[in-house]
Amino acid sequence: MKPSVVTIEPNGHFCSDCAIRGAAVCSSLDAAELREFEHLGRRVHFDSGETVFSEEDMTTSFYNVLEGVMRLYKLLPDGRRQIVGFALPGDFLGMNISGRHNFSADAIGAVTVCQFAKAPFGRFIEDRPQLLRRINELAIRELSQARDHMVLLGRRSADEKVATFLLGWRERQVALKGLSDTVPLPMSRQDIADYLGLTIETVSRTFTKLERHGVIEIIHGGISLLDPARAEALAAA
Amino acid sequence: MKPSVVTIEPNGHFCSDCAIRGAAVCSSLDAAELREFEHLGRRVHFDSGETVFSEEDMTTSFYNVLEGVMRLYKLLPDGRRQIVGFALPGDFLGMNISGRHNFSADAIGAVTVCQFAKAPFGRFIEDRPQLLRRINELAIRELSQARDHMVLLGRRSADEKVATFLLGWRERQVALKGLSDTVPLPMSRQDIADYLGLTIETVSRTFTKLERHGVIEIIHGGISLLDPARAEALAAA
DNA sequence: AAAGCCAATTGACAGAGATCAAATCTGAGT
DNA sequence: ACTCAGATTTGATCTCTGTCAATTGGCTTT
Repeated sequence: MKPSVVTIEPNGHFCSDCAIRGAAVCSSLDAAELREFEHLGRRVHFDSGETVFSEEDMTTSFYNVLEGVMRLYKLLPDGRRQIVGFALPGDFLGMNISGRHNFSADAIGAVTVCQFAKAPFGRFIEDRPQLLRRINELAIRELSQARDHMVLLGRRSADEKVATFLLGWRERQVALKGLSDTVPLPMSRQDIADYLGLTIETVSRTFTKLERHGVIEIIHGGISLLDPARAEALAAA
Repeated sequence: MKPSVVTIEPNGHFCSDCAIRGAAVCSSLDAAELREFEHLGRRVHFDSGETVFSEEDMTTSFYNVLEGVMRLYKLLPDGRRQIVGFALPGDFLGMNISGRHNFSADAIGAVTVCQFAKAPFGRFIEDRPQLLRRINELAIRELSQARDHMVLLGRRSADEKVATFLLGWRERQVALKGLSDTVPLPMSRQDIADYLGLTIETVSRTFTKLERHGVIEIIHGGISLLDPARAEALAAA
């Protein structure tokens, strides 16, 4: 999928009524700073499947996800893909040291981001250690998640991987939209497979197995978690 | 392995003649700051196999590795282990947001660290955004490495894993001690297996296979890289 | 030098998950 | 409603890596 039409809205938005105002990097800014901040960012929309940035690209922007889901992934020369994470509203992307993104990102369904040009954003941070501290916090949180995922990839069985993924994904949905046992899965089976280090067939078979055992019900566009306790048991093992 | 005797040297050391002065977090400090900084840290030695900190411990200190090698790992309830990285001189440990370490660390061979109590270190950072920026840089670098390792764990074959590990480890030795085709491997085969998401038997067989094919020679306490080009080819694939 | 211990290697076999292939389902467009 | 393309599921088989077991090797202790 290559990027097609990208709509840049002519500054018709304000941080003060931004849905993720409290969750994102912005949470470290006071009202006055926020007003200055909102001139730096632009809302940009991406359609389903569009690439927001690629691994080899020079980093020219930072991104704050406002709406939708993105897959973050790395490719091997022969085409094998590892999804290193899914980005949801509130996630901050673009941190790096090499000057290049070290993974690619594309939209799963429609996505809105708040895009910041690198240079002015860097200048804005300069004399706001609060913001820097917030960014550091996010980086460290991601690092911790990355290590958890290494354990999953290196040491867990297919059943454990799938159960852990479903619970973890549900957890993020809960944080965003409140508690529900209906878990929407906007990403494809292939995406899930590439996230868990499995093949699409194994993911599909495992879903079916979980359904046969009454742990989940496979519904349109997601799953329904029938037996959270049993799922937890599978994931913990 | 549980911690045994830990020697705390009575302040007989100075940052100015520290071997890793330029590489570590300290590189962001000027001479005056460094003089203040050296009162915060203490050199602490650990013997081979001793645990420096455990996953569930509250974080009370930050650590700067001065000498030696540490394995950083997470355990599953049933004892399966995933090594999430090896720490070498210059590496900075202890960053977290939960207030707890999110992995355990123990010494592989003798280790010396520069240990900082959390509170005074935090206060020292407070009005030194330079240092914070440096720490952020280190976190982001680690994050990038973590993502690379996810690709290895999720999508590479045993041969590729081992070849990639040997080249990566050699790279770090080169950065530390200069170029050499003799690569010391202070960690056990089990450590390598737990780092690569393999079993000890598979690691051993792969080493033997690489030796049969003339890519490496297994020597005492490490390997000799006979055919770097072939190893690169295996790792890239 | 012999004994003992732990790490590493090697062998035989098994199994989880991959691969190859076909069938079924779903949704968009006509 | 019908067609077509892509996604998902299911089946049959294979293979890479894990498991279990035995052997070898190196180092320390006596």
